[in-house]
Amino acid sequence: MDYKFNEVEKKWQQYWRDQQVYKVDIDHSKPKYYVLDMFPYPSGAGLHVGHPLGYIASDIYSRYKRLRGFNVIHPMGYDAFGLPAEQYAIQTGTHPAITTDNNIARYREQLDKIGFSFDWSREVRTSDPKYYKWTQWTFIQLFHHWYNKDANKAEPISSLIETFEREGNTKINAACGNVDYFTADEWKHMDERRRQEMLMQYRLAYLDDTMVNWCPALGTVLANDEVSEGLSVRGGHPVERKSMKQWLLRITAYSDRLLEGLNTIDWSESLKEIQRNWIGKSTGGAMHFGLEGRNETIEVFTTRPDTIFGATFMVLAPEHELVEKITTPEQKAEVEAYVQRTKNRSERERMAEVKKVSGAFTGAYAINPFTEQKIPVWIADYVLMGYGTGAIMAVPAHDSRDFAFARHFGLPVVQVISKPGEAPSDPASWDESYDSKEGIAINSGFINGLEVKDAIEAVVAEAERRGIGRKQINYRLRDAIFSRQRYWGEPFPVYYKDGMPYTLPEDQLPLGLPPVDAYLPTETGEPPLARAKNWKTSEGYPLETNTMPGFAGSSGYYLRYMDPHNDERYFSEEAIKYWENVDLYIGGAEHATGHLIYARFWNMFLYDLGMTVHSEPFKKLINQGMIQGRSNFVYRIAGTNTYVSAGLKNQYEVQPLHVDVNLVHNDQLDTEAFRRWQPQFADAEFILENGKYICGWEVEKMSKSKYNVQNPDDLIEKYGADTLRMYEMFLGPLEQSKPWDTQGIEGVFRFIRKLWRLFHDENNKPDISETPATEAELRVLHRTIKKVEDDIERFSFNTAVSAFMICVNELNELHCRKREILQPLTILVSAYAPHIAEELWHLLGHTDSVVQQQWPKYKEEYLSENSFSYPVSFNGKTRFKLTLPVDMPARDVEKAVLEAPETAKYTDGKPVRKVIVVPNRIINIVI
RNA sequence: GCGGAUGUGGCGUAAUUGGUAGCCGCGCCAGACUUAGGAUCUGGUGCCGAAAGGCGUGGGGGUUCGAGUCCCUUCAUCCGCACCA
Repeated sequence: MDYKFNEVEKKWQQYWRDQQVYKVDIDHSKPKYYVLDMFPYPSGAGLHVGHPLGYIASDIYSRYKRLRGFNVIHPMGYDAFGLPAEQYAIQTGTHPAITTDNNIARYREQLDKIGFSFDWSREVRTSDPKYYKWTQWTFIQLFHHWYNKDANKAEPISSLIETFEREGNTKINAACGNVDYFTADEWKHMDERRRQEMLMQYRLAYLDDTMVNWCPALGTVLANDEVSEGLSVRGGHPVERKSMKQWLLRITAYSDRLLEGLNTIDWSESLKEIQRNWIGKSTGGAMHFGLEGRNETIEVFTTRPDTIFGATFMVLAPEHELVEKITTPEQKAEVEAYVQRTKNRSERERMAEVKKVSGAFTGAYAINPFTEQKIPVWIADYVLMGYGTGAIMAVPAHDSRDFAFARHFGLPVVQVISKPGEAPSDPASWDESYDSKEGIAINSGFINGLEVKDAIEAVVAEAERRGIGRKQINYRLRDAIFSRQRYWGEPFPVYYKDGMPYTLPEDQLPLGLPPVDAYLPTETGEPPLARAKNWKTSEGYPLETNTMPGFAGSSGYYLRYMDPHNDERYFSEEAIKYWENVDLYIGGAEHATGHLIYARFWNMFLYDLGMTVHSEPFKKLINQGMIQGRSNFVYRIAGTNTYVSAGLKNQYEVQPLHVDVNLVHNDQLDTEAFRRWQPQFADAEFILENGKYICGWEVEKMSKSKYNVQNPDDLIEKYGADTLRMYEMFLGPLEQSKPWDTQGIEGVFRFIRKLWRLFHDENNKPDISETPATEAELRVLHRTIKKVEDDIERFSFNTAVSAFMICVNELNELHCRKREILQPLTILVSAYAPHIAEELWHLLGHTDSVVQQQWPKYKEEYLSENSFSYPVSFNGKTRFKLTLPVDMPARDVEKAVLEAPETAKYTDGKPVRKVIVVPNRIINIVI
């Protein structure tokens, strides 16, 4: 082997570590640039080739920015709290901290082998008390702040108390729970407990009874984004709804800012759209419907107040508090049965039956305030307690769900919107409702003839005038449940006095995680921390036994990287003023509705506190695509131990079986290795084609069970880290999902060795010429500088790799071994393949690191040509080429082409109608 | 159902502003070197055709001198959300 990549890579990794070349500090003489990778959870399985994809891209970009003169912060750390280590602890009794440390060591070893330019002196771990001190600290701040909607920011609870003392709470416009109004005098006469209960309704971190996603198998609650189709995302266990007292973060206070902020950041449109849908803002009206013979009203939320004249019945969620009160004795049995049935059904069953119409009549009637008509009140589970008011006015003519319900129970349907340009028709003849927001109001009293948009405004205005409704904005976003009944997480800095929670003084942080005898709930169902001895304050007050969820520690880690060892503050003012926020964040789209929304909220809250300098934490975000696996198959003839090659498999009845991709090369199976692989294949027989056994293949998720996992360590062993880095980039655009195909890696491997040979003679002896470069050689170099630079700037890493290949191929043809060319090329390559670049850099006679050089500047003069080979097309079809000077005026080009001998052949005697000349692009002759 | 993305050779892909479709690499074919090759080097390789030539960017239609790129329509695949009133 000419290039000994294994030795070389180890040598320079050691050198970079010893010289601390990637360590950065605040340096006001240079502009800063912050490149961040998503926080990994160190799982026991280690990395597969899909994991480092984003890290490689961000590493290339970091190195590039550094060469361009930026002071680049590029940190890495671990999201170290998490369920797998705790599950392992439950099974084996091993403390999760030990498992986590082992996994981290393994991760670090794998990461180091790839040659990343991380500043490891800034490493953080969420499970480190020095780190979670600040997670706990932020929780305390959230507890002591409320959201003032008038100021549109978080303010201290102390200011709220002052206002209560002065004038009660009637004038306060806060994001808060359901509060009764009180005067200053009433406040003063409340006891401590009552006051605390009141304040709790305002806090940004608050305790409340909520319906939660309870996962019995995991013994904990899960956030909405941790549940998918009624199963836990981690582990796939069933999840049920349960009412529990939980800590919540009032993220809904920030709904509008989270939505608006999206317009100011450079994220992919699809990701922003996912967040917009998750926040789910909808504008409409709140309307009160009176009940026949009762004083209560039913409040509904609707986005279509214009259809109120078509509201022919109402539907309450089965859990609605009015259900019990208004149900008539005759209907009681039926309603109770229905409510009971809804309660017992799991989330999963409920979702599976979305299309089934069900419901029960309460026997009560409401009055439509606009038609004055008596309309029946039903309950049905298609109305959700958790959205709006848990009650709707049903407009069957213009809402498909209401339509289905009306049809099923024989309720009246009245058309109140007519399609533009169409006459109203009898709804009895309809197959579906007319849901569109286009149309004209009909059968609707005073709004008849108005367009939908105007009708909405008119109805809302009228409702306001009559005091029965108002304009209303609703969000789908829910407050974030912040309690987990788990051990391996941050303890809450909270104790209880008379049943009310209080926060610990800040100087008592961090509140460390106590040892426990088992990582399970207690017999009475309390979380594992309840097992800890002496889990109380020095005064003897009991401490909170819940712990925080995974997103607590990952919501502010990018800030802590700026000043990771500060014991006095989360991060210093100097650090935040210099590093500001993340310029480039690379990671997976799977965090769209979790981490990426919580982190924005966390940052906005700290912004309100005056701690961060930008409201948004991540300026630009790129989602790397998934690397899928490429599985190989062998085809077993049914009932035998004979395997038929893929090309012949249609002649037999076969079962495809996954085969380990490591036994296959270029889809050709190593049959001997296959026999040795598993005992059942020891005496396998093969039916070959052309003397080979060819495997089938398919693109699937990379997973152990499919035998298609590619481990970076193995590939580095075989090809080196530089080849792995370049190949991962060469695979395709960063944002696209693509299958991992090991065959292609050979091409990049060849490139690396071709590059090496450019600096060496036939005997692998360094051979660098000091002769000045020719113009042709300079053209190759400068074209490459420009291309690679442009490509990195637009994150097109794959095309830059191809530019390097073209460059090396061309220099090879020119037999160029000149320093004037090779030296700048080495710097270009160093962003992608740092190890070979560092080796070549030293081979060129330097004693400093290639990491600290300057990106070469391309010269325009070597990019322009003096002639251009025009493609000449006839009616759009290219027929021949004509080389002309680049500065020839279009008029002369036209003349030249018409005189060209080939032209006559293609005009075939027909008259030329028009000649289009685009200078230095194309000539098109129209005949 | 709603929202988003993607469809280009046998495969991964390229074409940055509407201007030569297929760069680069894999694979494949042929040749050279070689004891051997899953090494290296050279040449070829979109499809049909002996060639001339024709066809060709999921399908259909349109705008244009000119469309992978713009517009309309349709199909397929993937992802996200999903009774959100």
